[in-house]
Amino acid sequence: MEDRRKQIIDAGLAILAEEGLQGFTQPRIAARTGLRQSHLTYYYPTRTDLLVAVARAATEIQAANAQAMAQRIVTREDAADVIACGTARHENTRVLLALCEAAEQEPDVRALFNTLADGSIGLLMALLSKLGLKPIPAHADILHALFIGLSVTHLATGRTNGEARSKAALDAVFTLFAQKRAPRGK
Amino acid sequence: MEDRRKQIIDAGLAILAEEGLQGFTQPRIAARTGLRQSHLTYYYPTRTDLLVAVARAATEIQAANAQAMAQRIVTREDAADVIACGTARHENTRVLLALCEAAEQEPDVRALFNTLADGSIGLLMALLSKLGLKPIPAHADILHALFIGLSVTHLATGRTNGEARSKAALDAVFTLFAQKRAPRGK
DNA sequence: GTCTATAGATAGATAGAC
DNA sequence: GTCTATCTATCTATAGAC
Repeated sequence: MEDRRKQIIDAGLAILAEEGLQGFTQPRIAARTGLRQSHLTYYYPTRTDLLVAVARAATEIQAANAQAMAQRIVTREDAADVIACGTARHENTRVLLALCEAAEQEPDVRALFNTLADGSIGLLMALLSKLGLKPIPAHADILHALFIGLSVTHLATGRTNGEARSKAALDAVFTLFAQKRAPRGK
Repeated sequence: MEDRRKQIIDAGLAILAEEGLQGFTQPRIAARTGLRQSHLTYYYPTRTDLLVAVARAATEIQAANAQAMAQRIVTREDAADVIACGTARHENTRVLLALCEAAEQEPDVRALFNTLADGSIGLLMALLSKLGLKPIPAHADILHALFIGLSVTHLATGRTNGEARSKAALDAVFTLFAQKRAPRGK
């Protein structure tokens, strides 16, 4: 049944979101699906097979999230708010980190990660245009790296004011981007 | 012998740098030290004990690296170069990622990570001053997050031009920081 | 105090039953 | 095609030898 595969992938996604790549084991994913580990290997013979399949689903979700975020932004004031909110989604950050680690070991996952990164940067370029800012590639790279860096820092430090600090940093960046076009005094 | 402990910690650091937290197991660290796993547990009874000890050493090294980087930067032109070079040190990035993951699970590691982050941001504030830029906290946060984001992206994507892209992004940021003070037309 | 043998738990993969 | 019993490898922890 094709439905089984979806159940397994969903369980794998949940594990990544809750525990990261550390918790990504066949027994745990099988248990969450209500299957035996030896049954799981029928659908995905090796751990790598399963990991690549889950990574594919994960990158699709991450791309959809990025798209949704971009659509929620309409003004320059929105931007920092919406993106800072994104950096506070720890489940999302754990998946992102898991993808990074897996990308280093699995070429297939690396390819998926690259596609995701390129797509995200493309979205950011479009966003800069939408906000009336020059769509400079380096600026899109800045926003992309900033999103990852702020998300990871927030997750690792466990700061209670993590989102506020993310927002302050993003606000400062968008202010700088805007100043370049229209340098009005203070 | 106190020397044994140092050997063990060094082996743990090497594992983190080469394989990340995934490879951080007692048998592998013991093998690298030339010890038996059951002997390793004499010095560090549990895996967590060992992890915290290695994390402590790792954060000290990361802090020293940051300090060394800051000292190498004297002009605004140096900054992007030196920092971009730092983002290309994958062994360093793997340790950083391992610390992030461990920080979420171990409160002691989280405390170490926070100290490291605060110290790094302090160094960045001093750097901004040194370069004749206003030392704004949000700007230091931007550089900190950017370093992490660019490092991780470079590691995960495996881009051949990763360092160049890091440099381009950092150059753009420092240009923006400088423009704020002295907005000269193009 | 230093080190080892061994046990207990968990992960991954395979052959084969239905 | 669907599912399970089982084997091997690996990891962590403990009791105890020297």
